[in-house]
Amino acid sequence: MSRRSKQRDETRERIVEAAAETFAERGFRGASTREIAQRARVNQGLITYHFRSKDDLWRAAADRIFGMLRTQLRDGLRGLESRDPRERSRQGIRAYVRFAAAHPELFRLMVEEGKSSDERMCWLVDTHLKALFDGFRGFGGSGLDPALVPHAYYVLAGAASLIFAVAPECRRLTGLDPESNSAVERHAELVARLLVP
Amino acid sequence: MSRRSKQRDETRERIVEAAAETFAERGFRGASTREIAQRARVNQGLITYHFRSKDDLWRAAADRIFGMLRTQLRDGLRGLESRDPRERSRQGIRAYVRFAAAHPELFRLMVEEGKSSDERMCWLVDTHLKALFDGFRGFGGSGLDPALVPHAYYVLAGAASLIFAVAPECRRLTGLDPESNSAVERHAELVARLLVP
DNA sequence: CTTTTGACTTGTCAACTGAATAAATTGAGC
DNA sequence: GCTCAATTTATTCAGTTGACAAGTCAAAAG
Repeated sequence: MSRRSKQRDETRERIVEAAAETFAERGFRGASTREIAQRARVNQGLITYHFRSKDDLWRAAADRIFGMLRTQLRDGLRGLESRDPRERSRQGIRAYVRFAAAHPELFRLMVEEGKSSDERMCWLVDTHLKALFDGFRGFGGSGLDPALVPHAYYVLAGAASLIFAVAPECRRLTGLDPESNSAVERHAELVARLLVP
Repeated sequence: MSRRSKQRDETRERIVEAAAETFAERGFRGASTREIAQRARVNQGLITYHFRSKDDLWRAAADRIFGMLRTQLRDGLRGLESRDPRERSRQGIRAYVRFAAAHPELFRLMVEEGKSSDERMCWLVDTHLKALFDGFRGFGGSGLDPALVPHAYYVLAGAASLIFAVAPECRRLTGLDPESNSAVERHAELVARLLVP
């Protein structure tokens, strides 16, 4: 790859990363392309250059987050096929908690977009969430009352992620820094034990 | 109370209710006084008349939500002093889930404001959340490792509320309407059993 | 070495948004 | 019927919005 197109990809990546954070924090409407550009230390005009519109940029940002989630979940479950299925479930939950801690944008974006039923929400569900939900269904849903599967899914997502999504609030409210390594592991263990007793 | 000031209070109430919903959905920045006025079926000028500024209105909206939460939690726990403490905890959790279902604004607002550490978040923590957290500490925190109390608090909040906060998404993703009576009760039971085995 | 190409910058624009308020209107209560 | 609070209408004006056209510059191609 030429030096130029390497630079190009680095820039695009910086923009998408900044976009993911900003959209997650402020919502689609509340995020401005200018703020995204500033965070990415990039000129505002570049955004329209690389991504045709704010809408396209949003989709690229969502793709990025869910791509990372897929990767990390796959890695976290590698080589566990032979173990006790309950322990395997716990391991999956721990991997998910660790991801939620490292990337609070995922949860923020989900809440931000899941609230209203507009076009973006539909795209998100059809493009990324359906696959994720089906994965959960096959993963931990076996042996569970089918009527409880949706409930369990949202219980897990909420229990695992909220504390990291509102980290500033958590610090002020409880004095605990949820982003510290020990807190992440404590949280992972608690959620895993509660959901798979 | 005269007919006039009754009308006045009704109007104020309508505005605050619409404001709570709008702030919860769009965030402080993303919510416009125009949209709030439209939702409340009220003229935009009235907002500045009744509440001095957008900031004051936001605080009134937060007061409303947390006031309702306090009331409902108190009512949900009335007359249970003599029972088994574990069942009492479960009853409290069920009451909280029912509130989260009836008022998804609470969770949406918490996530919306907890993300960044600005003045509003501090006000929210100091004015409302500290009391709530202390209540939780005394309520379910007894017999729990003190280091786990913050984690348990956010696990409960997330597990109980997320499914209702993203109800549109849940409907499209799973086909389940989380706002139906049966779903609310199923969720309450699941969360209560998981957190207090 | 020159030309071309493509990443990036600058400047600008029209549309729209924001909160706030001043002036006009209404109608209940004295 | 007069008064004044509640409400509406109309307007202000500053700031922001996404988008884009024209220009810059350096790396690659020939």
